[in-house]
Amino acid sequence: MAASLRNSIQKQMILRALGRLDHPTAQDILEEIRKEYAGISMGTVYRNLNVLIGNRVIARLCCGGSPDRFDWEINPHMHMRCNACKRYYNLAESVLPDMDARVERETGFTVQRHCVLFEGICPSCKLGSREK
Amino acid sequence: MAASLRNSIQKQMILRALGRLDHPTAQDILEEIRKEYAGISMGTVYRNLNVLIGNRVIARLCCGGSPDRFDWEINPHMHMRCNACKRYYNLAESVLPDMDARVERETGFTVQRHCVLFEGICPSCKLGSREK
DNA sequence: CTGTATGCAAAACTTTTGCAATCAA
DNA sequence: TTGATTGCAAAAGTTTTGCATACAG
Repeated sequence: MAASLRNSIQKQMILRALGRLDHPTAQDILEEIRKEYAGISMGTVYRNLNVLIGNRVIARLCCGGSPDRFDWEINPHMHMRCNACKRYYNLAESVLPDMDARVERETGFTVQRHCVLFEGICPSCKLGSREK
Repeated sequence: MAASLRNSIQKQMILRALGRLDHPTAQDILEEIRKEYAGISMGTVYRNLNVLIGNRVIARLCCGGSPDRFDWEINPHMHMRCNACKRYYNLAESVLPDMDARVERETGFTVQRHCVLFEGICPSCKLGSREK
């Protein structure tokens, strides 16, 4: 974490909430923290999330017309959304290891990053054992 | 196009603007149309875009904290954004043909769709010949 | 102390929607 | 004629920001 970052109670709580929750939205984080610290405001949540993203402590999950989600995992990886239970799963980059290289070879682009979201049905929902 | 769709002047203009522009936002489309038809409103643009998407005439381009973009191409394909000139390019699905199958095999998910955006530098910008 | 972070409220931005009027078939 | 579509304006939803105050280092 960069030197200029001050370790406020709110920032600590946001990081802990991110560890506890699964790909939460800013709203999810706010509600989680308010259970034990009612005074925190949405502005503070967003401001901290942006600072933490800038310092590569957490990551933003892109894609979709829905509110952004935030991710404890910062190593490059892909995402999968289950259309039944609506959960977001992390997908190891190793599932498609040569993706960028193949695109560079075929297109002549230099690839700096990618953002990949799969949608489908997760194994648990296929077994009918999980509710939203 | 579905039977219930009425062929309004505005809808025609939106489709033609989409053919002329390259992955435009709703705002881009509005401005383009207003050059020759000043009265069109943003509500009409969005309403028509949503109708056309529902009827699989056009597609919505996902990913990113920026406004949605709309795509004349409806066959499944991926996108590439050049971080220099900011253009969006279509990328044939055939560049990564077995993506879904590999993910299904490795994860046990059933994959229904995916949304893929690469970011990098396009060949023209690498040659230094293109400005934003 | 000092400057970063907070809470609050207002604003910015994108997208949707209610409604009366208009238009295509 | 009739129901789909329009323009307008207001609203909804997410995210950012200005400002005075509080707090961490």
